[in-house]
Amino acid sequence: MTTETTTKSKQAPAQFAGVAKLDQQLCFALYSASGLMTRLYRPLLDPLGLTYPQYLAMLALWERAPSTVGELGEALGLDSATLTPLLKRLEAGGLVTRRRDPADERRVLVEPTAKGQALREQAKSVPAAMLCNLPLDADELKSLHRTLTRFVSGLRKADAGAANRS
Amino acid sequence: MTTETTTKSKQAPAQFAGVAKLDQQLCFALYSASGLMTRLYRPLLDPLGLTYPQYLAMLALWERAPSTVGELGEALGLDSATLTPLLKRLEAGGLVTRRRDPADERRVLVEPTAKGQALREQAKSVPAAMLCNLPLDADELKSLHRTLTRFVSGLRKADAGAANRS
DNA sequence: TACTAAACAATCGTGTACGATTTAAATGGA
DNA sequence: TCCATTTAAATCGTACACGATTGTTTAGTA
Repeated sequence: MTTETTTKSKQAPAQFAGVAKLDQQLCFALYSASGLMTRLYRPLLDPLGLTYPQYLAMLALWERAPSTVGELGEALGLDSATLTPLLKRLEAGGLVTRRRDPADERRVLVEPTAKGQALREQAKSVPAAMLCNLPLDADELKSLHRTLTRFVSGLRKADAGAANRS
Repeated sequence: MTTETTTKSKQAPAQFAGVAKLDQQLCFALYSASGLMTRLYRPLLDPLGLTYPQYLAMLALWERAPSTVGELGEALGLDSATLTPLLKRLEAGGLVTRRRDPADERRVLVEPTAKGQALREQAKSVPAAMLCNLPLDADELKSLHRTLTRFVSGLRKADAGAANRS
Protein backbone atom coordinates (compact mmCIF):
# COMPACT_ATOMS: atom_id res chain seq x y z
CA MET A 1 0.00 0.00 0.00
CA THR A 2 2.75 2.48 -0.92
CA THR A 3 1.32 5.91 -1.62
CA GLU A 4 2.92 6.67 -4.93
CA THR A 5 2.33 9.20 -7.65
CA THR A 6 2.76 6.85 -10.58
CA THR A 7 -0.90 7.06 -11.44
CA LYS A 8 -1.03 10.83 -11.24
CA SER A 9 0.49 11.16 -14.70
CA LYS A 10 -2.53 9.37 -16.19
CA GLN A 11 -5.74 11.33 -16.45
CA ALA A 12 -7.36 8.88 -14.07
CA PRO A 13 -10.51 9.64 -12.08
CA ALA A 14 -10.33 10.19 -8.36
CA GLN A 15 -11.73 6.77 -7.42
CA PHE A 16 -9.05 5.16 -9.56
CA ALA A 17 -7.93 2.35 -7.26
CA GLY A 18 -11.35 0.81 -6.87
CA VAL A 19 -12.22 0.99 -10.55
CA ALA A 20 -8.84 -0.38 -11.59
CA LYS A 21 -9.32 -3.38 -9.37
CA LEU A 22 -12.78 -3.79 -10.83
CA ASP A 23 -11.40 -3.76 -14.35
CA GLN A 24 -9.00 -6.49 -13.38
CA GLN A 25 -11.83 -8.56 -11.99
CA LEU A 26 -13.97 -7.81 -15.02
CA CYS A 27 -11.26 -8.95 -17.39
CA PHE A 28 -10.76 -12.10 -15.38
CA ALA A 29 -14.51 -12.73 -15.35
CA LEU A 30 -14.54 -12.46 -19.13
CA TYR A 31 -11.59 -14.79 -19.38
CA SER A 32 -13.24 -17.31 -17.06
CA ALA A 33 -16.65 -17.07 -18.69
CA SER A 34 -15.17 -17.67 -22.12
CA GLY A 35 -13.25 -20.72 -20.95
CA LEU A 36 -16.19 -22.20 -19.06
CA MET A 37 -18.48 -21.66 -22.00
CA THR A 38 -16.11 -23.47 -24.33
CA ARG A 39 -15.99 -26.37 -21.86
CA LEU A 40 -19.79 -26.53 -21.73
CA TYR A 41 -20.01 -26.60 -25.51
CA ARG A 42 -17.67 -29.56 -25.74
CA PRO A 43 -20.14 -32.35 -24.82
CA LEU A 44 -22.63 -30.83 -27.28
CA LEU A 45 -20.12 -30.49 -30.11
CA ASP A 46 -18.18 -33.71 -29.59
CA PRO A 47 -20.92 -35.78 -31.25
CA LEU A 48 -20.65 -33.48 -34.27
CA GLY A 49 -16.87 -33.86 -34.35
CA LEU A 50 -16.38 -30.10 -33.95
CA THR A 51 -14.48 -27.89 -31.54
CA TYR A 52 -16.02 -24.58 -30.55
CA PRO A 53 -13.91 -22.48 -32.96
CA GLN A 54 -14.68 -25.01 -35.71
CA TYR A 55 -18.37 -24.69 -34.87
CA LEU A 56 -18.09 -20.91 -35.19
CA ALA A 57 -16.42 -21.31 -38.58
CA MET A 58 -19.19 -23.63 -39.77
CA LEU A 59 -21.85 -21.21 -38.51
CA ALA A 60 -20.20 -18.46 -40.56
CA LEU A 61 -20.01 -20.69 -43.62
CA TRP A 62 -23.62 -21.84 -43.28
CA GLU A 63 -24.57 -18.17 -43.38
CA ARG A 64 -22.40 -17.26 -46.32
CA ALA A 65 -20.53 -19.51 -48.71
CA PRO A 66 -18.21 -19.39 -50.35
CA SER A 67 -16.23 -17.15 -48.03
CA THR A 68 -12.58 -16.22 -48.29
CA VAL A 69 -10.21 -16.89 -45.41
CA GLY A 70 -10.04 -13.16 -44.87
CA GLU A 71 -13.81 -12.80 -44.62
CA LEU A 72 -14.00 -15.62 -42.12
CA GLY A 73 -11.20 -14.02 -40.16
CA GLU A 74 -13.07 -10.73 -40.12
CA ALA A 75 -16.26 -12.43 -38.96
CA LEU A 76 -14.62 -14.50 -36.23
CA GLY A 77 -11.86 -12.12 -35.17
CA LEU A 78 -9.14 -14.61 -36.09
CA ASP A 79 -6.20 -14.28 -38.45
CA SER A 80 -4.95 -16.60 -41.17
CA ALA A 81 -2.36 -18.15 -38.87
CA THR A 82 -5.23 -19.55 -36.81
CA LEU A 83 -7.75 -20.15 -39.56
CA THR A 84 -5.59 -21.89 -42.13
CA PRO A 85 -4.83 -24.93 -39.98
CA LEU A 86 -8.38 -24.96 -38.58
CA LEU A 87 -9.85 -24.98 -42.09
CA LYS A 88 -7.41 -27.67 -43.16
CA ARG A 89 -8.73 -29.83 -40.34
CA LEU A 90 -12.31 -29.19 -41.43
CA GLU A 91 -11.25 -30.07 -44.97
CA ALA A 92 -9.56 -33.26 -43.74
CA GLY A 93 -12.84 -34.11 -42.02
CA GLY A 94 -14.67 -33.70 -45.30
CA LEU A 95 -16.77 -30.76 -44.08
CA VAL A 96 -15.44 -28.00 -46.34
CA THR A 97 -13.56 -27.48 -49.58
CA ARG A 98 -10.78 -24.93 -50.09
CA ARG A 99 -9.80 -23.65 -53.52
CA ARG A 100 -8.05 -20.62 -54.96
CA ASP A 101 -10.39 -17.98 -56.35
CA PRO A 102 -9.92 -18.11 -60.15
CA ALA A 103 -10.73 -14.39 -60.33
CA ASP A 104 -8.05 -13.51 -57.77
CA GLU A 105 -5.47 -16.18 -57.12
CA ARG A 106 -4.50 -14.57 -53.83
CA ARG A 107 -7.81 -15.50 -52.23
CA VAL A 108 -8.91 -18.91 -51.06
CA LEU A 109 -12.61 -19.78 -51.22
CA VAL A 110 -14.00 -21.98 -48.48
CA GLU A 111 -17.32 -23.74 -48.83
CA PRO A 112 -19.19 -26.48 -46.97
CA THR A 113 -19.41 -29.86 -48.68
CA ALA A 114 -22.64 -31.85 -48.78
CA LYS A 115 -21.48 -33.45 -45.55
CA GLY A 116 -20.84 -30.02 -44.10
CA GLN A 117 -24.34 -28.92 -45.08
CA ALA A 118 -25.83 -32.07 -43.61
CA LEU A 119 -24.12 -31.33 -40.32
CA ARG A 120 -26.17 -28.16 -40.12
CA GLU A 121 -29.27 -30.19 -39.36
CA GLN A 122 -27.59 -31.98 -36.48
CA ALA A 123 -26.22 -28.70 -35.20
CA LYS A 124 -29.69 -27.22 -34.88
CA SER A 125 -30.22 -28.79 -31.49
CA VAL A 126 -27.03 -27.29 -30.05
CA PRO A 127 -28.27 -23.81 -29.07
CA ALA A 128 -31.27 -25.19 -27.19
CA ALA A 129 -29.10 -27.63 -25.29
CA MET A 130 -26.59 -24.92 -24.49
CA LEU A 131 -29.34 -22.63 -23.32
CA CYS A 132 -30.16 -25.12 -20.56
CA ASN A 133 -26.64 -24.63 -19.23
CA LEU A 134 -26.85 -20.83 -19.05
CA PRO A 135 -27.62 -19.72 -15.53
CA LEU A 136 -29.49 -16.48 -16.28
CA ASP A 137 -33.08 -15.91 -17.33
CA ALA A 138 -34.06 -14.54 -20.73
CA ASP A 139 -34.11 -10.89 -19.62
CA GLU A 140 -30.74 -11.12 -17.99
CA LEU A 141 -29.29 -12.85 -21.03
CA LYS A 142 -30.64 -10.09 -23.21
CA SER A 143 -29.20 -7.39 -21.00
CA LEU A 144 -25.84 -9.13 -20.76
CA HIS A 145 -25.75 -9.54 -24.50
CA ARG A 146 -26.57 -5.88 -25.08
CA THR A 147 -23.85 -4.68 -22.75
CA LEU A 148 -21.31 -7.14 -24.10
CA THR A 149 -22.03 -6.18 -27.68
CA ARG A 150 -21.33 -2.54 -26.90
CA PHE A 151 -18.24 -3.63 -24.99
CA VAL A 152 -16.94 -5.71 -27.88
CA SER A 153 -17.49 -3.03 -30.48
CA GLY A 154 -15.70 -0.55 -28.24
CA LEU A 155 -12.81 -2.95 -27.71
CA ARG A 156 -12.60 -3.53 -31.44
CA LYS A 157 -12.14 0.19 -31.96
CA ALA A 158 -9.44 0.32 -29.29
CA ASP A 159 -7.75 -2.68 -30.87
CA ALA A 160 -7.81 -1.12 -34.34
CA GLY A 161 -6.34 2.05 -32.85
CA ALA A 162 -3.54 0.09 -31.19
CA ALA A 163 -2.80 -1.68 -34.47
CA ASN A 164 -2.56 1.62 -36.37
CA ARG A 165 -0.25 3.11 -33.79
CA SER A 166 2.32 0.32 -34.19
CA MET B 1 -36.07 -24.23 -43.28
CA THR B 2 -37.52 -27.70 -42.74
CA THR B 3 -40.33 -27.68 -40.19
CA GLU B 4 -39.18 -30.44 -37.91
CA THR B 5 -40.07 -31.63 -34.46
CA THR B 6 -36.55 -32.19 -33.22
CA THR B 7 -36.79 -29.38 -30.71
CA LYS B 8 -40.17 -30.44 -29.41
CA SER B 9 -38.59 -33.27 -27.40
CA LYS B 10 -36.66 -30.68 -25.36
CA GLN B 11 -38.60 -28.85 -22.69
CA ALA B 12 -37.87 -25.57 -24.46
CA PRO B 13 -39.90 -22.39 -23.93
CA ALA B 14 -42.22 -21.17 -26.67
CA GLN B 15 -39.91 -18.36 -27.82
CA PHE B 16 -37.13 -20.89 -28.15
CA ALA B 17 -35.75 -19.96 -31.55
CA GLY B 18 -35.08 -16.33 -30.69
CA VAL B 19 -33.49 -17.04 -27.33
CA ALA B 20 -31.38 -19.85 -28.76
CA LYS B 21 -30.00 -17.53 -31.39
CA LEU B 22 -29.34 -14.99 -28.66
CA ASP B 23 -27.43 -17.54 -26.63
CA GLN B 24 -25.28 -18.26 -29.65
CA GLN B 25 -24.57 -14.58 -30.07
CA LEU B 26 -23.94 -14.17 -26.37
CA CYS B 27 -21.43 -17.01 -26.34
CA PHE B 28 -19.71 -15.56 -29.36
CA ALA B 29 -19.65 -12.13 -27.75
CA LEU B 30 -17.96 -13.65 -24.69
CA TYR B 31 -15.48 -15.46 -26.88
CA SER B 32 -14.70 -12.27 -28.82
CA ALA B 33 -14.49 -10.08 -25.75
CA SER B 34 -12.06 -12.44 -24.09
CA GLY B 35 -9.80 -12.57 -27.14
CA LEU B 36 -9.86 -8.81 -27.67
CA MET B 37 -9.12 -8.18 -24.04
CA THR B 38 -6.10 -10.47 -24.12
CA ARG B 39 -4.87 -8.62 -27.20
CA LEU B 40 -5.26 -5.27 -25.46
CA TYR B 41 -3.32 -6.50 -22.43
CA ARG B 42 -0.38 -7.54 -24.58
CA PRO B 43 1.24 -4.12 -25.10
CA LEU B 44 0.88 -3.47 -21.37
CA LEU B 45 2.33 -6.81 -20.30
CA ASP B 46 5.06 -7.15 -22.93
CA PRO B 47 7.33 -4.72 -21.03
CA LEU B 48 6.92 -6.94 -17.97
CA GLY B 49 7.75 -10.04 -19.97
CA LEU B 50 4.40 -11.62 -19.09
CA THR B 51 1.53 -13.09 -21.07
CA TYR B 52 -2.01 -12.55 -19.78
CA PRO B 53 -2.30 -16.02 -18.18
CA GLN B 54 1.12 -15.54 -16.63
CA TYR B 55 -0.02 -12.16 -15.29
CA LEU B 56 -3.05 -13.85 -13.73
CA ALA B 57 -0.80 -16.45 -12.13
CA MET B 58 1.45 -13.74 -10.69
CA LEU B 59 -1.59 -11.83 -9.37
CA ALA B 60 -2.69 -14.99 -7.59
CA LEU B 61 0.80 -15.55 -6.18
CA TRP B 62 1.15 -11.94 -5.04
CA GLU B 63 -2.06 -12.45 -3.07
CA ARG B 64 -1.07 -15.77 -1.55
CA ALA B 65 2.26 -17.48 -1.51
CA PRO B 66 3.30 -20.17 -1.38
CA SER B 67 0.46 -21.75 -3.32
CA THR B 68 0.23 -25.27 -4.62
CA VAL B 69 -0.37 -25.95 -8.29
CA GLY B 70 -3.82 -27.18 -7.37
CA GLU B 71 -4.69 -23.99 -5.49
CA LEU B 72 -3.58 -21.88 -8.43
CA GLY B 73 -5.61 -24.06 -10.73
CA GLU B 74 -8.66 -23.60 -8.55
CA ALA B 75 -8.18 -19.84 -8.47
CA LEU B 76 -7.60 -19.46 -12.21
CA GLY B 77 -9.82 -22.24 -13.50
CA LEU B 78 -6.90 -24.05 -15.14
CA ASP B 79 -5.61 -27.58 -14.70
CA SER B 80 -2.12 -28.88 -14.14
CA ALA B 81 -1.64 -29.64 -17.82
CA THR B 82 -1.83 -25.90 -18.49
CA LEU B 83 -0.24 -24.63 -15.31
CA THR B 84 2.82 -26.84 -15.07
CA PRO B 85 4.43 -25.60 -18.30
CA LEU B 86 3.31 -22.02 -17.58
CA LEU B 87 4.91 -22.12 -14.14
CA LYS B 88 8.05 -23.67 -15.59
CA ARG B 89 8.30 -20.70 -17.93
CA LEU B 90 7.88 -18.30 -15.01
CA GLU B 91 10.56 -20.26 -13.16
CA ALA B 92 12.86 -20.12 -16.20
CA GLY B 93 12.32 -16.35 -16.19
CA GLY B 94 13.39 -16.21 -12.55
CA LEU B 95 10.02 -14.98 -11.31
CA VAL B 96 8.95 -17.95 -9.17
CA THR B 97 10.39 -20.98 -7.43
CA ARG B 98 8.82 -24.44 -7.47
CA ARG B 99 9.56 -27.07 -4.84
CA ARG B 100 7.92 -30.18 -3.45
CA ASP B 101 6.10 -29.65 -0.19
CA PRO B 102 8.21 -31.50 2.44
CA ALA B 103 5.02 -32.18 4.43
CA ASP B 104 3.30 -33.77 1.44
CA GLU B 105 5.52 -34.79 -1.42
CA ARG B 106 2.59 -34.89 -3.82
CA ARG B 107 2.19 -31.13 -3.70
CA VAL B 108 4.39 -28.53 -5.36
CA LEU B 109 4.74 -25.15 -3.70
CA VAL B 110 5.07 -22.12 -5.95
CA GLU B 111 6.35 -18.79 -4.68
CA PRO B 112 7.53 -15.52 -6.21
CA THR B 113 11.25 -14.83 -6.07
CA ALA B 114 12.61 -11.40 -5.10
CA LYS B 115 12.49 -10.57 -8.81
CA GLY B 116 8.90 -11.76 -8.95
CA GLN B 117 8.03 -9.55 -6.00
CA ALA B 118 9.79 -6.60 -7.57
CA LEU B 119 7.70 -7.04 -10.70
CA ARG B 120 4.64 -6.33 -8.61
CA GLU B 121 5.60 -2.66 -8.41
CA GLN B 122 5.89 -2.36 -12.18
CA ALA B 123 2.61 -4.20 -12.61
CA LYS B 124 0.76 -1.63 -10.52
CA SER B 125 0.33 0.68 -13.48
CA VAL B 126 -1.28 -2.00 -15.65
CA PRO B 127 -4.90 -1.79 -14.44
CA ALA B 128 -5.06 1.99 -14.90
CA ALA B 129 -3.65 1.71 -18.41
CA MET B 130 -6.06 -1.08 -19.24
CA LEU B 131 -8.93 0.93 -17.89
CA CYS B 132 -8.31 3.55 -20.57
CA ASN B 133 -8.98 0.90 -23.19
CA LEU B 134 -12.32 -0.18 -21.77
CA PRO B 135 -15.14 1.46 -23.67
CA LEU B 136 -17.76 1.64 -20.90
CA ASP B 137 -18.15 4.11 -18.05
CA ALA B 138 -17.71 3.14 -14.41
CA ASP B 139 -21.39 2.36 -13.82
CA GLU B 140 -21.63 0.17 -16.88
CA LEU B 141 -18.44 -1.64 -15.94
CA LYS B 142 -19.84 -2.28 -12.50
CA SER B 143 -23.10 -3.59 -13.90
CA LEU B 144 -21.34 -5.78 -16.44
CA HIS B 145 -19.09 -7.16 -13.76
CA ARG B 146 -22.01 -7.95 -11.50
CA THR B 147 -23.89 -9.81 -14.20
CA LEU B 148 -20.81 -11.65 -15.40
CA THR B 149 -19.92 -12.73 -11.88
CA ARG B 150 -23.32 -14.30 -11.43
CA PHE B 151 -23.00 -15.82 -14.89
CA VAL B 152 -19.59 -17.34 -14.13
CA SER B 153 -20.63 -18.81 -10.81
CA GLY B 154 -23.68 -20.33 -12.50
CA LEU B 155 -21.54 -21.75 -15.28
CA ARG B 156 -19.15 -23.18 -12.74
CA LYS B 157 -21.99 -25.06 -11.13
CA ALA B 158 -23.13 -26.39 -14.53
CA ASP B 159 -19.57 -27.40 -15.29
CA ALA B 160 -19.16 -29.23 -12.00
CA GLY B 161 -22.43 -31.00 -12.69
CA ALA B 162 -21.28 -32.05 -16.13
CA ALA B 163 -18.03 -33.35 -14.66
CA ASN B 164 -19.85 -35.44 -12.06
CA ARG B 165 -22.18 -36.91 -14.65
CA SER B 166 -19.30 -38.28 -16.73
C1' DT C 1 0.34 -54.15 8.62
C1' DA C 2 -0.74 -54.90 3.83
C1' DC C 3 -3.37 -53.26 0.14
C1' DT C 4 -6.62 -50.60 -2.33
C1' DA C 5 -8.24 -46.13 -3.34
C1' DA C 6 -7.71 -41.29 -3.70
C1' DA C 7 -5.04 -37.16 -4.51
C1' DC C 8 -1.61 -34.57 -6.93
C1' DA C 9 1.39 -33.01 -10.38
C1' DA C 10 3.53 -34.18 -14.68
C1' DT C 11 3.28 -35.80 -19.37
C1' DC C 12 1.35 -36.66 -24.04
C1' DG C 13 -1.42 -35.56 -28.04
C1' DT C 14 -4.32 -32.40 -30.35
C1' DG C 15 -6.12 -27.95 -31.26
C1' DT C 16 -6.41 -23.12 -30.84
C1' DA C 17 -4.13 -18.28 -30.77
C1' DC C 18 -1.04 -14.75 -32.55
C1' DG C 19 3.28 -11.93 -33.84
C1' DA C 20 6.52 -12.00 -37.40
C1' DT C 21 8.01 -13.47 -41.68
C1' DT C 22 7.53 -15.38 -46.35
C1' DT C 23 5.57 -16.18 -50.89
C1' DA C 24 2.71 -15.15 -54.53
C1' DA C 25 -0.62 -12.33 -56.87
C1' DA C 26 -2.79 -8.01 -58.00
C1' DT C 27 -2.62 -2.91 -58.20
C1' DG C 28 -1.20 1.77 -59.16
C1' DG C 29 1.57 5.12 -60.70
C1' DA C 30 5.94 7.03 -63.37
C1' DT D 1 5.20 -1.25 -69.61
C1' DC D 2 7.91 -1.69 -65.47
C1' DC D 3 8.32 -1.79 -60.81
C1' DA D 4 7.34 -0.59 -56.01
C1' DT D 5 3.45 -1.18 -53.09
C1' DT D 6 -0.25 -3.49 -51.31
C1' DT D 7 -2.98 -7.49 -50.36
C1' DA D 8 -3.89 -12.40 -49.22
C1' DA D 9 -2.81 -16.65 -47.39
C1' DA D 10 0.52 -19.75 -45.63
C1' DT D 11 4.32 -20.75 -42.53
C1' DC D 12 7.19 -20.62 -38.29
C1' DG D 13 7.92 -20.25 -33.40
C1' DT D 14 6.00 -19.78 -28.95
C1' DA D 15 2.39 -20.10 -25.60
C1' DC D 16 -1.99 -21.44 -23.85
C1' DA D 17 -5.82 -25.07 -23.07
C1' DC D 18 -7.60 -29.49 -21.99
C1' DG D 19 -8.81 -34.67 -22.11
C1' DA D 20 -6.57 -38.77 -21.03
C1' DT D 21 -2.95 -41.16 -18.99
C1' DT D 22 0.99 -41.99 -15.88
C1' DG D 23 3.80 -42.13 -11.73
C1' DT D 24 4.25 -41.11 -7.09
C1' DT D 25 2.69 -40.18 -2.55
C1' DT D 26 -0.74 -40.25 0.97
C1' DA D 27 -4.93 -41.86 3.24
C1' DG D 28 -8.27 -45.28 4.52
C1' DT D 29 -9.52 -49.74 5.74
C1' DA D 30 -9.82 -54.75 6.34
